[in-house]
Amino acid sequence: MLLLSAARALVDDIDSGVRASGFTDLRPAHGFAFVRLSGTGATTTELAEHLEITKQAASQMADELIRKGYVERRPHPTDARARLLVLTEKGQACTRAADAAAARTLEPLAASLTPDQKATLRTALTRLATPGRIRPIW
Amino acid sequence: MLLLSAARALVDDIDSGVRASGFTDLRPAHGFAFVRLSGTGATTTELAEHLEITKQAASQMADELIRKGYVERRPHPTDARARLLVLTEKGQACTRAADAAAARTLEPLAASLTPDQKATLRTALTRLATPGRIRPIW
DNA sequence: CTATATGGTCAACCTGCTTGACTAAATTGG
DNA sequence: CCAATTTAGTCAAGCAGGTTGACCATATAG
Repeated sequence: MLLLSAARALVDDIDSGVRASGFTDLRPAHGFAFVRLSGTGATTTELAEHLEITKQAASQMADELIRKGYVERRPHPTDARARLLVLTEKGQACTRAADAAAARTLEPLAASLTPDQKATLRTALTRLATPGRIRPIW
Repeated sequence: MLLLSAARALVDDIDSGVRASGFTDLRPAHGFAFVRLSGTGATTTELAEHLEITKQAASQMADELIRKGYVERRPHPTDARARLLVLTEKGQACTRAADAAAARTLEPLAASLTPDQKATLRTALTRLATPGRIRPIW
């Protein structure tokens, strides 16, 4: 219960932080997409796998993010069928805002823990976590 | 990230545990409803508040759970307008299965931690958590 | 004992997702 | 090198789970 509630609180904080930074047309779900797109970008199919939704739904979400200016489609360097989805400057600014909001929420906790306690926390969560599976489904 | 992934993993484990126990017609979302209904039950409006959805949506979900045999509607003892939603025996069996699945996932972790480490974990999560807000929204 | 607030329902609709059928490009294997 | 298959993506239709808005019946307040 505590685990679920803490996760929810973190997502809520990030969401309201992002909104307070002026990105009011995004939902938390978009953040999970940004996680995959940041860096070198991803194809529609890769995004779909990351979000565990169909590629049609991923494509639709990409269209929305493009329309809102967070993402752009580029030709794929090696595959003429595929196109690469990458974050625009606005998209990157948004992820920075999200990171800042997360840090703001976690900082007081981090400051109150000894290095040992942090390690305990990190280890415990790591043992439960399934790498890459961030987005809840239900 | 670790926190979100761990929460997701726990929900996944509970869901598959519940399904493996024969309750194949439920989604994790129903579990969040069961949390509120277990014990003395709740009215539709209370359920709606707990899930942070409209009372129409909560009523629809209650109908579904009644149709599937997990919940029943009883007259409210003090308010003739309201009706009390309570878990049937099947609903209670399902929550027991969910608790067992959660325990199964958490047990190896618990066994590997000293009491001090458990306290650290509990305190850290408690500091982040917003009481009662379990269900993520996005 | 009227006026207002609250619990619940009905109906219409919207959004994000799914399934299914399809095209174009890439890959595989004779 | 070319036919067969796989893979990236799109189009279209439909569905599930939610929303808003209007409404009735009962409860509560002045």
